[in-house]
Amino acid sequence: MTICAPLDSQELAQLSALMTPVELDAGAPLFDEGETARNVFNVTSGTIKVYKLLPDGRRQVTGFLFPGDFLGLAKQATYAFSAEAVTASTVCRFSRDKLEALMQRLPKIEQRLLSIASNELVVAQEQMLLLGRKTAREKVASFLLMLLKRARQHGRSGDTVTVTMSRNDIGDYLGLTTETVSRTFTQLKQNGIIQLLPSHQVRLARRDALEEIAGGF
Amino acid sequence: MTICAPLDSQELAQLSALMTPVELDAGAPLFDEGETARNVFNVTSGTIKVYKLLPDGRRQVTGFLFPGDFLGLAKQATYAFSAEAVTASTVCRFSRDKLEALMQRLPKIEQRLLSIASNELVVAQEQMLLLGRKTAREKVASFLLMLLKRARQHGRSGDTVTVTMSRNDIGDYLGLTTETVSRTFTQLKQNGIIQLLPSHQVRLARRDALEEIAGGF
DNA sequence: CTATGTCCTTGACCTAAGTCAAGGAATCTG
DNA sequence: CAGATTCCTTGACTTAGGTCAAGGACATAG
Repeated sequence: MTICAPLDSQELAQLSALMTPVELDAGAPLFDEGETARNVFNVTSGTIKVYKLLPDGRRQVTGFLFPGDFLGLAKQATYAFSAEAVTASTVCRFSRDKLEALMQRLPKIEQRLLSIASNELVVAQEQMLLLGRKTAREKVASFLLMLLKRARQHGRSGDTVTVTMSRNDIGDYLGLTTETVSRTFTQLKQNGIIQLLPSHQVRLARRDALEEIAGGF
Repeated sequence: MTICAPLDSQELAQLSALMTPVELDAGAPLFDEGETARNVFNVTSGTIKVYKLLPDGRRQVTGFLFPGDFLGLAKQATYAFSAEAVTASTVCRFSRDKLEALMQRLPKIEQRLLSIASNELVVAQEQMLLLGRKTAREKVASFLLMLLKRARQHGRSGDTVTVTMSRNDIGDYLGLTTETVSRTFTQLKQNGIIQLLPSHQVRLARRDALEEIAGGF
């Protein structure tokens, strides 16, 4: 998807020859930090989380990936983080060797990857601001707005998002505990800013208030 | 420097034709977040900090840049962060337009930039782990080891680093207050793990202990 | 070399978020 | 569709780090 955007049909054919579709159950690992980085992946359905661990098990989720997102594009010998399916998902697997060979012939792909990486860096810096300087309420508001933005990018409209990940995963993404995430959801609900609906749906009833709380995004 | 590594002398000449050296006093701003991103910079001496602000003035320093480092390479119309000299510094300025034109002709530069961006992403993820999940003590230990690693990269040996930035800047980098940073330095000193020497020098007397505290780097 | 500002340190106290614990609501599984 | 997990919520209490305040140590400038 995203990687393919600037290619013509013949180039696309060359690229798809390298792809292998992979089906993942919820909770299935894609790869672990430190493993030799043989593949690059493109998410086609579901939600993937990427995370790093400290020796004692503390976890930082550095991102949630949705259809169209890339992972594993580091120019390193080993993966810098672990990746695991949050929900049942499908991804396209590319061999890194073959992709790099193809990149020699199709510099557009390289340009596209640079563009993706630059964008990820911008997102990473916003996440550092969130982790280092925002309160729990501000973090959760920012998170919900991020989900809404992603839902919009995927053509969904309306003011409702599907929170596919657990409170624990959200906590590990925002630098909070499960309990604090839960309490903050409850508090936002009691303030009439969000509504908690069945099957992981959250309605952002007062998006203006969320934007205000999130602090300028 | 880093960008030039893979170029031959003729290519280097083309690149240096685009460079303008800029001298900065301590505290001088390089650019502000949101400004149109006309230039890319390469640090040649001194220390630069890059940061993001919340509307109420809370600050997150997303990185410190040392000689050889790049900044502003985002593929966006505006800078995603502000940049300011910590100490008196010199940087090389490149016009983005001209650099992009040159990149069309010298794909090696693009490859190099992708490699730099990928590496920055890895560093950013480590910083997220630090900000979201490490204690004050672990954060400060990680910070000192980062400075040591950078000093090593610049050919300095020994177990002493120069802390060119203020306690306040360090706090804004680690998601802590000035006071907590100061107390943590004092505590590490009292434990015999570091020594605070004159003129911003810190001796990492027990590097093994710092590595242990930092949590596996 | 003395004054003046900035930075650093330390102390006393406070609070946001973490921890521990226990019920309750979903959601899988046979 | 009962039983078993797993996940979510809430309450009571603790604590790491923040806040406020005040000296002290460096710098830089006159």
